[in-house]
Order: sequence, then structure tokens, then C-alpha cells
Amino acid sequence: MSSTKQKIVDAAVRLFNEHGWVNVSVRDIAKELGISPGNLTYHYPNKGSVIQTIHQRIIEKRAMIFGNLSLDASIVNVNQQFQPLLELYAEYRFFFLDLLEIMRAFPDIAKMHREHIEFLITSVKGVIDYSVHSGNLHPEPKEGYYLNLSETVWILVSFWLNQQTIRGRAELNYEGARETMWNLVLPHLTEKGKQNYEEAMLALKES
Amino acid sequence: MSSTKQKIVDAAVRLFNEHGWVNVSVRDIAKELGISPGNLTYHYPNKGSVIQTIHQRIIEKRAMIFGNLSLDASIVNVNQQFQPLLELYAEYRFFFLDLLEIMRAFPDIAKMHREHIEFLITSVKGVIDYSVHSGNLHPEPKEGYYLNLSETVWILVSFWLNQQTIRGRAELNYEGARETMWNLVLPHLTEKGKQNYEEAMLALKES
DNA sequence: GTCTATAGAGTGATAGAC
DNA sequence: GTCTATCACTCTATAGAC
Repeated sequence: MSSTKQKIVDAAVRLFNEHGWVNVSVRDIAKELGISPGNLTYHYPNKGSVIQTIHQRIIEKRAMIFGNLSLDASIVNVNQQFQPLLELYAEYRFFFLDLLEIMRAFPDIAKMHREHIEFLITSVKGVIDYSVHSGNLHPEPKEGYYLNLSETVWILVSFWLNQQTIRGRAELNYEGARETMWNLVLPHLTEKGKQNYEEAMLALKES
Repeated sequence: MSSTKQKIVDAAVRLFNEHGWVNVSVRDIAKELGISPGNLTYHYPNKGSVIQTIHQRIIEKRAMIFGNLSLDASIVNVNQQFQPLLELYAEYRFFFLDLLEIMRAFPDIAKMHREHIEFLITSVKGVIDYSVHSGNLHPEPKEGYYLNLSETVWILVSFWLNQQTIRGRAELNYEGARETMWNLVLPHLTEKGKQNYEEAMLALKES
């Protein structure tokens, strides 16, 4: 990818993150870079192709993260493996903040993202099941409870930046998301699970 | 309010709900009603004044709901009193789906809505505290846990339609939100609380 | 690859007749 | 109150010179 082509995407992400996707025009992106709109159009024929490229990049980074994912879902690992995903969300936060609008405008992105969501929820459910099996979590208190909990975790994480932005918290960090997520799990930890949890929290503080 | 003035707001809400706020122009609203754009402008000088009016209406309905709120936070009551709020969210769903964009465009709405959010979270916390006091809930397992739970409940409820829409579930119902909310509370119920809970769920099914 | 210039559609908002 | 006509602006996208 040529230097200019790369710079365009970077500037686009920067501006989208700051002002929201609908509020940034191709002119704005060109202006930010000090190049002409015609030049930008040479690299990306339309606004849609810019976001398609960004989406592609998100998919690639995501694939790397999930490719490195270990099946050993100890609590320390969950925290550690969680981190790069949260960083990805923060880096391309506009995509998640303006997701509904982007999905309305680009049905193909919508379709792919929906599939990814189901994958995510299934993954969370998998980690929970593993934790039950390894004795860190109690069996679910009633049928369907842990599937619902997995969906809840997904909602919390994927809308975390939205709620922060809407509440006017500019910090942009995921500390609260992590704490909230663990608070949901806390009541279901076994004695063994609690011990692992305490150790994991200590490891987190030290890092 | 004159008939036309009323009809304009109704049509606006209908179109906003269907296509999203940014994708509906004043022309679209006029067309939907079969009136001229000039006529619409006579009643609402600009697009902003339409949404300001809608926001005002939301505030009024909300005030009515919270005015009727009983402090007796029995589980049956929580379910019953919850209902009109969820219906309000569904009726003006575009406002909550496109909230970030609306808040970006209208700082005064943003300010008022932020204050309301803090009020909501405090209310949830109040109900939880009451339930602890009345013996339905165990005391919080650690400092700050129930405040965090209150925030979690708020996130779940206020982003419920977002997640449904993004996942492509068109149903638009809040059954799942209610169930998910109770699932969060479930692990903290006392024996007395569990009994009340079972009764409340039975009452819900019968209604 | 990069530029300038501009077409063409859509937007919010206004003016003035009826 | 309601209409038609239109201004002024912004947007995406294209054409063609360099």
C-alpha cells in the first residue's frame, strides 16, 4: 500500500473517531492531509471504499487476536487475552460508536459484523463452559443462564465506549469494563475460582 | 398544539424510527404527510426544533412515569413499573438508537440527557438498597458492587434496542431485557427474595 | 500521482403569493 | 396556514490538465 493510501486511512480513522462517521466528508479527510479531494478519489473512489478498507483492517487485526487465543481459559489468561481486543475497539472506536449507522449504509459490513458477534458470544460461552469444567465456576443455576450471561458480557464490552461517551466520560479506558465483567462472574465462582480470581487481580495490578 | 403541528411530530418520529435520524430530511417528513416543505417550516423553523419538541415530549412522558413511581420496590412492582419506561423507549426508539449523533448535534439535549442518566442509575441503586433493607437481597459482596450493578442494569436496558437492532433481531420487544436484568439480580436474592421472585414471574405470565 | 474545476444531487432555510 | 419557487450551501463523484 502506497504511503498516501496509508495516510488517508490513518487520517480518516482519526477524524471519524473525533467527529463521528457521518460528520466527516472526503473533503475533510483531504484537507486534514493537505492533499486535494481529487487525489483522495484517485486512491479511494468513494467514501464507502474508505470504510470498507478500514473494516478490512479491523477484520485482519481481529483475526490475529483470535488466532493467538489460547484455549486454556484461566482467569489470568482471560484478562490478558482480552486486552488486545479492547485496544482494537479503542483504536477504531468510531466504528463501534457509529456502528448502527455504518451497518445501515453498508449491508455487506452489517452481514459480516453480525456473524462476528455470534462468534464472539459463542466464544464467551465456551470460556464459561471451560471454567465450569475446570472447577472455577459453579454449574449454571438454571437452564440457559450462562448463554444469557455470555450475551450480557458481549453487550457490556461492545457498548462500553458508547456508554462512556454518552455519559460524558472522556477517559476512553476499559478498566471499568473489565471490573464490571468480573463483577458479573463473581457470584458464580467456586472456592477454587475465587482463589484464581484474587491471584489474577494481583497479577493485573503488578503489570 | 394544532393538528398539523402534531401530525408533523408524529410523522417525524415514524420516519426517524424507520430510517435513523440523519437519514431523514425535512422534505421527507413533509412528503410523508403530503404537505409542502414551506408549511412544515412554518410550524418548525428548522430540523433542530422538531427534535427539540420530540425530546420535550419524551421528558414529559418520562416525568409522568417517574411521578407515579412507588417507593415500595417489591419485585412485582419493579416489573410493573418498569413496563411504561420500556414502552417509551420503544415508541421513540430512534432517539435512543441514534443518541450519540443527536447528542453531538444538540449540546443542550446532551446535557439534560446526561443528568437523566445519573438520575436513572441512582434510582436503580435506590431500589437495590431498599431490597437489601427489606430482606429480599443479600448485602453487597464487596464495596461498590451494587453501584456497579446499577450501572450495568442501566447499560443493559438503555442499549437493549441497539444490540437487538445490530444483531438483526427485528422483534423490538423487551422480554429479553427483563429476563437478563433479573438474571443479574438472581445470585444475590435471599430466600425471601427468591420466593417473591417466583411469585412475580408467575404474575407476569398471567398478565 | 497529484492537481483544479465542476457537474449533479441533496440539504436546510427563506421569500412572498394566496 | 398553506403553497410554490428559490437561494445558498455542502456533499459525492467525475473530467481532464499536468
